[in-house]
Amino acid sequence: MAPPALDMIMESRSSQSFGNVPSERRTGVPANDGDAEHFCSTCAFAEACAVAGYGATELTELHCLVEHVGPFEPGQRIFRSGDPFRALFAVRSGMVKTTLVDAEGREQVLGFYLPGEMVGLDAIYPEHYPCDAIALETTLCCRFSFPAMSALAARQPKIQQHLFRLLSKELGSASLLAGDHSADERMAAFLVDLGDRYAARGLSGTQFRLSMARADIANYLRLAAETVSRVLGRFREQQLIAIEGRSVQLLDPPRLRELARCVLNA
Amino acid sequence: MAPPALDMIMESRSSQSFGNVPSERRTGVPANDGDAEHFCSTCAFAEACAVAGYGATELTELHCLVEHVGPFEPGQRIFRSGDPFRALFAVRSGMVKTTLVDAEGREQVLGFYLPGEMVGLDAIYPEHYPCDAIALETTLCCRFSFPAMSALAARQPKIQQHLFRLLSKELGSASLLAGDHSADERMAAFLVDLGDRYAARGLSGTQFRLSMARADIANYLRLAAETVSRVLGRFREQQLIAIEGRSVQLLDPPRLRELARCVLNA
DNA sequence: CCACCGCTTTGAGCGGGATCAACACGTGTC
DNA sequence: GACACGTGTTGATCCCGCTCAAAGCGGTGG
Repeated sequence: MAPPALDMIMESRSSQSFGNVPSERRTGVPANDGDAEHFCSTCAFAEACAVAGYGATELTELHCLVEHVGPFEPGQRIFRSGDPFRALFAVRSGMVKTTLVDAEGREQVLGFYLPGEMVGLDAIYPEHYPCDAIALETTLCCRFSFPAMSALAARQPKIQQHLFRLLSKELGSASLLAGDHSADERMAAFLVDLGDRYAARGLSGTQFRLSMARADIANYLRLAAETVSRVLGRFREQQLIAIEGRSVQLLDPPRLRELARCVLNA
Repeated sequence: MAPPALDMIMESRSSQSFGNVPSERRTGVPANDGDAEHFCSTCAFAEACAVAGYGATELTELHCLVEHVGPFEPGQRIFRSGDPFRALFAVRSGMVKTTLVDAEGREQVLGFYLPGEMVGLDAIYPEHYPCDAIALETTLCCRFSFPAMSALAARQPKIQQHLFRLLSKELGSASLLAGDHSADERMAAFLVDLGDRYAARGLSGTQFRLSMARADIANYLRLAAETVSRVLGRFREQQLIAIEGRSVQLLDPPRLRELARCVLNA
């Protein structure tokens, strides 16, 4: 399928040379885990597709503006703070963290992104990525050209709606971290939230891998690494979790959820 | 005043009944502090209008989906947590805080909204307002029906773009609060940020009124009210600010900004 | 006038989590 | 094997900001 539609989608604005890329470059990639009818099942847009009951036309258009990028190796950056904003990235596999480096050079972890989640939404306004996106494991991504995305959104209300929802959703989750909570509450919330997000993608919500270092968890939760270690140790003593290295199992989700209540029920 | 045009817009989604609205219907409304050429100058969409160089047509369409609401008296709610999401609200005058009540019944202040700023963006995803919006002073708002807004956005790329930007902007500012910073840094950042936002609307960025109670500031900054009081006292001693009751003047913006650096330069 | 109420300020003591330091463990390198 | 290095755990101490308590301060209404 040669997508002449793409040229239209791209619109004039500042037309990138995207349309000149040989179509084999994109459509012929066997890595696509789907055809025109079955788009990447774990993708951040899977829901939009399903809900909207897209026909082949719309899916094709989505296919056209998506580009598979990666693999990125651990520590490698998908984008850097200050880079001009051109695209959103959906994690396909692996895990990504976003970090901010403040004036003093200290790193601040803003978030972790699981397969199916969208990175880069906070770059739309400033038109530059405000943070670094760093792979924590070998990571594959889908790259959505934002100009193309916007243009498609204008023609497809469902897509526009979905973008609004993605943005608004991230707004909501940003306020979770904001509250002042005890180390135990934060950690419980972190584990439960991670589990829920894995579960939402069809994976186990009680047994998963913490791809990030303890220091990253600590930084994200605004705790010291030592505190993270101690809290996890305490949780293990209390039979709340089983943890060995970076593999964790939630043994008592109800109690964890209870602990996390005042953080998550925000 | 709810223009009858609203009804048509509301269900337009696909149908474009916009063009059928008699133009007299819209341009003749005296309550709007602007005409078809000069839309509310402090409005959250003022920028969009200016940048886009809208003609009468687009402004007229915006006029149609806006409804002036209020005044809301201090303590009164513009919307409540759990209410179904139907509209965004732009503050016209006064001030609004948004708060979350957690499971334990404790209030959490999420943000303060000045004239020209948009409230309710975090409600798009859940389709219910996740928080209460409470007037801190006598407050006037513009109500933007969200379905109408979306429909318009689909037809006006500039509007869509502006909505994306508003959402993304709030995402960025949400991460400011997230860091772990000292009480002094947080307070300095709070004052500087407020000043900048006033300045952005053409008001003084160094002399303004803190419409909210100390307890609200404390809650927002995740500090105790006593700490807020002490820090403000210290700032006064150090000639950083002059403060009397709820009137504050920033005496040494550079030093304040320096203090706030690691919070704001996020 | 005083009483009352909400808001703010000030003081004294305490505790959660940070900090500093040492150690344990696994992995890769020479 | 010896060593360095990154990562994670554990212990001892300290300090910032919270908590509790009380008093100052405008307003408002009797």
